[in-house]
Amino acid sequence: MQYPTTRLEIETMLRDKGIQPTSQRVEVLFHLYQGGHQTADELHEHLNQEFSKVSRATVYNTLNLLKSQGLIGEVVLEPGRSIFDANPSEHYHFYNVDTKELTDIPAAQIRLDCLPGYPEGKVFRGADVIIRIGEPG
Amino acid sequence: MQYPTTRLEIETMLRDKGIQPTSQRVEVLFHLYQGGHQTADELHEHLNQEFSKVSRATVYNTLNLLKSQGLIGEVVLEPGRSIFDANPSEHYHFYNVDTKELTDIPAAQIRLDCLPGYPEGKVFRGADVIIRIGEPG
DNA sequence: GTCAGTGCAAACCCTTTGCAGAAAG
DNA sequence: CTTTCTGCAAAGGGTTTGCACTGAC
Repeated sequence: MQYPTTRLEIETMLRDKGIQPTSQRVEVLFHLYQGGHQTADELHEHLNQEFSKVSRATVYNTLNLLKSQGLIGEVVLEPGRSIFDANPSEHYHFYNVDTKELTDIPAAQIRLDCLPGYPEGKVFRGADVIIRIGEPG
Repeated sequence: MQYPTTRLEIETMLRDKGIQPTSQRVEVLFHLYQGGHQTADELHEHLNQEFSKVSRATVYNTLNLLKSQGLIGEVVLEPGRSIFDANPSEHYHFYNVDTKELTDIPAAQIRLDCLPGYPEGKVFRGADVIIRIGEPG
Protein backbone atom coordinates (compact mmCIF):
# COMPACT_ATOMS: atom_id res chain seq x y z
CA MET A 1 0.00 0.00 0.00
CA GLN A 2 1.24 3.47 -0.89
CA TYR A 3 0.23 6.58 1.01
CA PRO A 4 0.01 10.10 -0.28
CA THR A 5 3.38 11.66 0.44
CA THR A 6 2.79 15.37 0.11
CA ARG A 7 0.43 17.58 2.06
CA LEU A 8 -1.21 18.50 -1.22
CA GLU A 9 -2.02 14.88 -2.01
CA ILE A 10 -3.44 14.45 1.48
CA GLU A 11 -5.59 17.54 1.03
CA THR A 12 -6.96 16.14 -2.20
CA MET A 13 -7.64 12.78 -0.66
CA LEU A 14 -9.55 14.32 2.24
CA ARG A 15 -11.60 16.47 -0.10
CA ASP A 16 -12.42 13.39 -2.15
CA LYS A 17 -13.71 11.71 0.99
CA GLY A 18 -15.82 14.74 1.81
CA ILE A 19 -13.67 15.74 4.76
CA GLN A 20 -12.70 19.36 5.13
CA PRO A 21 -8.91 19.39 4.83
CA THR A 22 -8.02 21.72 7.67
CA SER A 23 -4.34 22.24 8.33
CA GLN A 24 -4.55 20.21 11.55
CA ARG A 25 -6.11 17.24 9.82
CA VAL A 26 -3.58 17.32 7.03
CA GLU A 27 -0.73 17.48 9.54
CA VAL A 28 -2.11 14.60 11.60
CA LEU A 29 -2.34 12.39 8.54
CA PHE A 30 1.01 13.56 7.20
CA HIS A 31 2.74 12.63 10.43
CA LEU A 32 0.88 9.36 10.82
CA TYR A 33 1.96 8.38 7.32
CA GLN A 34 5.55 9.05 8.26
CA GLY A 35 5.50 7.11 11.50
CA GLY A 36 3.24 4.26 10.44
CA HIS A 37 2.12 3.26 13.93
CA GLN A 38 1.75 5.85 16.67
CA THR A 39 -0.28 6.50 19.78
CA ALA A 40 -2.44 9.59 19.87
CA ASP A 41 -0.07 11.11 22.36
CA GLU A 42 3.10 10.40 20.39
CA LEU A 43 1.45 11.99 17.40
CA HIS A 44 0.45 14.97 19.50
CA GLU A 45 4.03 15.45 20.68
CA HIS A 46 5.56 15.08 17.22
CA LEU A 47 3.08 17.56 15.84
CA ASN A 48 3.91 20.18 18.40
CA GLN A 49 7.61 19.85 17.68
CA GLU A 50 7.33 20.48 13.95
CA PHE A 51 3.96 22.15 13.63
CA SER A 52 2.88 25.21 15.54
CA LYS A 53 0.10 23.98 17.80
CA VAL A 54 -2.43 21.18 17.75
CA SER A 55 -4.37 20.44 20.89
CA ARG A 56 -4.67 16.95 22.26
CA ALA A 57 -8.44 17.12 21.81
CA THR A 58 -8.07 17.91 18.14
CA VAL A 59 -5.64 15.04 17.67
CA TYR A 60 -8.11 12.63 19.24
CA ASN A 61 -11.09 14.07 17.40
CA THR A 62 -9.22 13.97 14.12
CA LEU A 63 -8.03 10.40 14.61
CA ASN A 64 -11.55 9.29 15.47
CA LEU A 65 -12.91 11.08 12.43
CA LEU A 66 -10.33 9.53 10.12
CA LYS A 67 -10.94 6.12 11.61
CA SER A 68 -14.71 6.38 11.26
CA GLN A 69 -14.18 7.30 7.60
CA GLY A 70 -11.97 4.28 7.09
CA LEU A 71 -8.82 6.26 6.35
CA ILE A 72 -6.79 4.85 9.22
CA GLY A 73 -6.91 1.90 11.59
CA GLU A 74 -6.53 1.35 15.30
CA VAL A 75 -4.79 -1.47 17.14
CA VAL A 76 -5.32 -2.07 20.84
CA LEU A 77 -2.18 -3.65 22.25
CA GLU A 78 -2.87 -3.53 25.96
CA PRO A 79 -5.60 -2.10 28.14
CA GLY A 80 -4.13 1.39 28.10
CA ARG A 81 -2.17 1.30 24.86
CA SER A 82 -3.91 2.02 21.60
CA ILE A 83 -1.97 2.55 18.39
CA PHE A 84 -3.25 4.27 15.29
CA ASP A 85 -2.28 2.69 12.04
CA ALA A 86 -1.73 4.50 8.76
CA ASN A 87 -2.95 1.40 6.96
CA PRO A 88 -6.72 0.91 7.25
CA SER A 89 -7.00 -2.25 5.17
CA GLU A 90 -7.20 -5.79 6.53
CA HIS A 91 -3.82 -6.83 7.83
CA TYR A 92 -2.23 -8.10 11.01
CA HIS A 93 0.68 -7.34 13.31
CA PHE A 94 3.83 -8.58 14.90
CA TYR A 95 4.38 -7.02 18.30
CA ASN A 96 7.94 -7.19 19.55
CA VAL A 97 7.50 -7.48 23.30
CA ASP A 98 11.09 -6.41 23.96
CA THR A 99 11.24 -3.30 21.79
CA LYS A 100 7.48 -2.67 21.75
CA GLU A 101 7.79 -2.31 18.00
CA LEU A 102 4.79 -3.05 15.81
CA THR A 103 5.19 -4.33 12.25
CA ASP A 104 2.64 -5.26 9.63
CA ILE A 105 1.76 -8.73 8.39
CA PRO A 106 -0.08 -8.82 5.07
CA ALA A 107 -3.49 -10.46 5.41
CA ALA A 108 -2.55 -13.10 2.85
CA GLN A 109 0.14 -14.51 5.14
CA ILE A 110 -2.33 -15.80 7.72
CA ARG A 111 -5.16 -18.11 6.85
CA LEU A 112 -7.93 -17.41 9.29
CA ASP A 113 -10.31 -19.31 7.04
CA CYS A 114 -8.80 -22.66 7.96
CA LEU A 115 -11.54 -23.04 10.56
CA PRO A 116 -14.44 -25.47 10.72
CA GLY A 117 -16.49 -22.37 10.06
CA TYR A 118 -18.22 -19.51 11.81
CA PRO A 119 -21.05 -20.03 14.26
CA GLU A 120 -24.41 -20.67 12.61
CA GLY A 121 -25.50 -17.84 10.40
CA LYS A 122 -22.73 -15.42 11.34
CA VAL A 123 -20.42 -13.70 8.91
CA PHE A 124 -16.88 -12.40 9.08
CA ARG A 125 -16.63 -8.75 10.06
CA GLY A 126 -12.89 -8.42 10.40
CA ALA A 127 -10.16 -9.72 12.62
CA ASP A 128 -7.50 -8.45 14.97
CA VAL A 129 -4.38 -10.57 15.01
CA ILE A 130 -1.38 -9.64 17.11
CA ILE A 131 1.48 -12.10 17.17
CA ARG A 132 3.83 -11.35 20.02
CA ILE A 133 7.47 -12.07 19.28
CA GLY A 134 10.69 -11.61 21.18
CA GLU A 135 14.29 -12.64 21.55
CA PRO A 136 14.77 -16.36 22.13
CA GLY A 137 15.27 -17.58 25.68
CA MET B 1 -9.99 -27.62 29.58
CA GLN B 2 -11.67 -28.37 32.86
CA TYR B 3 -11.70 -25.93 35.76
CA PRO B 4 -11.90 -26.73 39.43
CA THR B 5 -15.56 -26.56 40.30
CA THR B 6 -15.62 -26.33 44.06
CA ARG B 7 -14.13 -23.68 46.30
CA LEU B 8 -12.10 -26.39 47.95
CA GLU B 9 -10.49 -27.40 44.67
CA ILE B 10 -9.72 -23.77 43.94
CA GLU B 11 -8.14 -23.37 47.36
CA THR B 12 -5.94 -26.36 46.71
CA MET B 13 -4.95 -25.10 43.30
CA LEU B 14 -3.98 -21.70 44.69
CA ARG B 15 -1.94 -23.28 47.44
CA ASP B 16 -0.19 -25.45 44.87
CA LYS B 17 0.75 -22.32 42.97
CA GLY B 18 2.09 -20.72 46.13
CA ILE B 19 -0.75 -18.20 46.32
CA GLN B 20 -2.42 -17.65 49.65
CA PRO B 21 -6.02 -18.76 49.12
CA THR B 22 -7.87 -15.95 50.82
CA SER B 23 -11.64 -16.05 50.66
CA GLN B 24 -11.69 -13.11 48.23
CA ARG B 25 -9.30 -14.78 45.83
CA VAL B 26 -11.22 -18.03 45.93
CA GLU B 27 -14.47 -16.18 45.25
CA VAL B 28 -13.00 -14.22 42.35
CA LEU B 29 -11.79 -17.38 40.68
CA PHE B 30 -14.98 -19.29 41.48
CA HIS B 31 -17.10 -16.65 39.82
CA LEU B 32 -14.77 -16.23 36.88
CA TYR B 33 -14.95 -19.97 36.26
CA GLN B 34 -18.71 -19.77 36.19
CA GLY B 35 -18.92 -16.82 33.83
CA GLY B 36 -16.00 -17.68 31.57
CA HIS B 37 -15.41 -14.16 30.25
CA GLN B 38 -16.06 -11.14 32.44
CA THR B 39 -14.83 -7.59 32.92
CA ALA B 40 -13.35 -6.69 36.26
CA ASP B 41 -16.39 -4.61 36.99
CA GLU B 42 -18.93 -7.28 36.10
CA LEU B 43 -17.06 -9.65 38.36
CA HIS B 44 -17.06 -7.06 41.11
CA GLU B 45 -20.82 -6.64 40.84
CA HIS B 46 -21.55 -10.37 40.77
CA LEU B 47 -19.36 -10.90 43.78
CA ASN B 48 -21.15 -8.29 45.81
CA GLN B 49 -24.51 -9.83 45.03
CA GLU B 50 -23.64 -13.29 46.27
CA PHE B 51 -20.64 -12.67 48.47
CA SER B 52 -20.52 -10.26 51.35
CA LYS B 53 -18.05 -7.61 50.23
CA VAL B 54 -15.09 -7.44 47.91
CA SER B 55 -13.68 -4.05 47.04
CA ARG B 56 -13.02 -3.05 43.48
CA ALA B 57 -9.32 -2.66 44.32
CA THR B 58 -9.13 -6.22 45.56
CA VAL B 59 -10.86 -7.51 42.46
CA TYR B 60 -8.34 -5.73 40.25
CA ASN B 61 -5.39 -6.71 42.40
CA THR B 62 -6.53 -10.31 42.48
CA LEU B 63 -7.13 -10.49 38.75
CA ASN B 64 -3.69 -9.01 38.08
CA LEU B 65 -2.11 -11.46 40.49
CA LEU B 66 -3.87 -14.44 38.93
CA LYS B 67 -2.95 -13.24 35.47
CA SER B 68 0.71 -12.74 36.38
CA GLN B 69 0.74 -16.29 37.72
CA GLY B 70 -0.74 -17.63 34.52
CA LEU B 71 -3.99 -18.80 36.07
CA ILE B 72 -6.23 -16.62 33.95
CA GLY B 73 -6.01 -14.65 30.73
CA GLU B 74 -6.99 -11.19 29.58
CA VAL B 75 -8.48 -10.09 26.27
CA VAL B 76 -8.56 -6.45 25.24
CA LEU B 77 -11.51 -5.92 22.96
CA GLU B 78 -11.53 -2.16 22.64
CA PRO B 79 -9.55 0.69 24.16
CA GLY B 80 -11.64 0.73 27.34
CA ARG B 81 -12.98 -2.81 27.39
CA SER B 82 -10.84 -5.54 28.86
CA ILE B 83 -12.20 -9.02 29.54
CA PHE B 84 -10.70 -11.55 31.91
CA ASP B 85 -10.71 -15.10 30.69
CA ALA B 86 -10.97 -18.18 32.88
CA ASN B 87 -8.87 -20.04 30.32
CA PRO B 88 -5.19 -19.04 30.40
CA SER B 89 -3.95 -21.41 27.70
CA GLU B 90 -3.35 -20.46 24.09
CA HIS B 91 -6.66 -20.03 22.32
CA TYR B 92 -8.50 -17.40 20.33
CA HIS B 93 -11.86 -15.67 20.23
CA PHE B 94 -14.94 -14.91 18.22
CA TYR B 95 -16.39 -11.55 19.13
CA ASN B 96 -20.01 -11.10 18.15
CA VAL B 97 -20.21 -7.39 17.36
CA ASP B 98 -23.99 -7.38 17.68
CA THR B 99 -24.36 -9.15 21.01
CA LYS B 100 -20.86 -8.34 22.30
CA GLU B 101 -20.55 -12.00 23.18
CA LEU B 102 -17.13 -13.61 23.31
CA THR B 103 -16.61 -17.29 22.52
CA ASP B 104 -13.51 -19.41 22.46
CA ILE B 105 -11.74 -20.83 19.43
CA PRO B 106 -9.36 -23.71 20.16
CA ALA B 107 -5.81 -22.86 19.10
CA ALA B 108 -5.75 -25.82 16.74
CA GLN B 109 -8.46 -24.30 14.57
CA ILE B 110 -6.28 -21.45 13.35
CA ARG B 111 -2.94 -21.97 11.73
CA LEU B 112 -0.86 -18.96 12.56
CA ASP B 113 2.22 -20.88 11.49
CA CYS B 114 1.28 -20.63 7.83
CA LEU B 115 3.57 -17.63 7.55
CA PRO B 116 6.86 -17.20 5.72
CA GLY B 117 8.30 -17.07 9.22
CA TYR B 118 9.06 -14.68 12.03
CA PRO B 119 11.47 -11.78 11.68
CA GLU B 120 15.13 -12.77 11.89
CA GLY B 121 16.00 -14.37 15.20
CA LYS B 122 12.67 -13.76 16.89
CA VAL B 123 10.51 -16.39 18.50
CA PHE B 124 6.80 -16.79 19.09
CA ARG B 125 5.64 -15.45 22.42
CA GLY B 126 1.91 -15.84 22.02
CA ALA B 127 -0.85 -14.37 19.94
CA ASP B 128 -4.08 -12.50 20.33
CA VAL B 129 -6.65 -13.34 17.72
CA ILE B 130 -10.10 -11.82 17.77
CA ILE B 131 -12.37 -12.63 14.86
CA ARG B 132 -15.29 -10.27 14.73
CA ILE B 133 -18.52 -11.83 13.50
CA GLY B 134 -22.06 -10.61 13.13
CA GLU B 135 -25.37 -11.10 11.41
CA PRO B 136 -25.18 -11.07 7.62
CA GLY B 137 -26.09 -7.85 5.82
C1' DG C 1 3.79 -10.60 66.78
C1' DT C 2 4.85 -10.37 62.11
C1' DC C 3 3.80 -10.21 57.46
C1' DA C 4 0.60 -10.46 53.75
C1' DG C 5 -3.97 -9.08 52.11
C1' DT C 6 -7.95 -5.93 52.09
C1' DG C 7 -10.75 -1.70 51.77
C1' DC C 8 -11.30 2.92 51.02
C1' DA C 9 -10.48 6.99 48.72
C1' DA C 10 -7.54 9.57 46.16
C1' DA C 11 -4.68 9.55 42.29
C1' DC C 12 -3.76 8.29 37.56
C1' DC C 13 -3.92 7.69 32.65
C1' DC C 14 -6.10 7.96 28.47
C1' DT C 15 -9.94 9.73 26.18
C1' DT C 16 -14.19 12.48 25.46
C1' DT C 17 -17.10 16.52 26.02
C1' DG C 18 -18.91 21.48 26.52
C1' DC C 19 -18.39 25.71 25.25
C1' DA C 20 -16.36 30.02 23.57
C1' DG C 21 -13.39 31.78 20.09
C1' DA C 22 -11.29 31.18 15.34
C1' DA C 23 -11.39 29.81 10.72
C1' DA C 24 -13.45 28.17 6.43
C1' DG C 25 -16.84 28.59 2.69
C1' DC D 1 -22.71 35.59 7.76
C1' DT D 2 -23.30 30.77 8.75
C1' DT D 3 -21.34 26.62 9.72
C1' DT D 4 -17.70 23.87 11.02
C1' DC D 5 -13.42 23.25 13.48
C1' DT D 6 -10.25 24.19 17.18
C1' DG D 7 -8.47 24.81 21.86
C1' DC D 8 -8.89 24.78 26.49
C1' DA D 9 -10.16 22.96 30.61
C1' DA D 10 -13.17 20.10 32.90
C1' DA D 11 -15.36 15.68 33.16
C1' DG D 12 -15.39 10.78 32.39
C1' DG D 13 -14.33 5.74 32.66
C1' DG D 14 -11.40 2.18 33.85
C1' DT D 15 -7.45 1.00 36.57
C1' DT D 16 -3.79 1.69 40.11
C1' DT D 17 -1.79 3.28 44.35
C1' DG D 18 -1.01 4.81 49.40
C1' DC D 19 -2.04 3.88 53.71
C1' DA D 20 -4.31 2.31 57.79
C1' DC D 21 -6.93 -1.78 59.23
C1' DT D 22 -7.77 -6.69 59.26
C1' DG D 23 -6.67 -11.30 59.09
C1' DA D 24 -3.59 -15.32 58.39
C1' DC D 25 0.20 -17.99 60.05
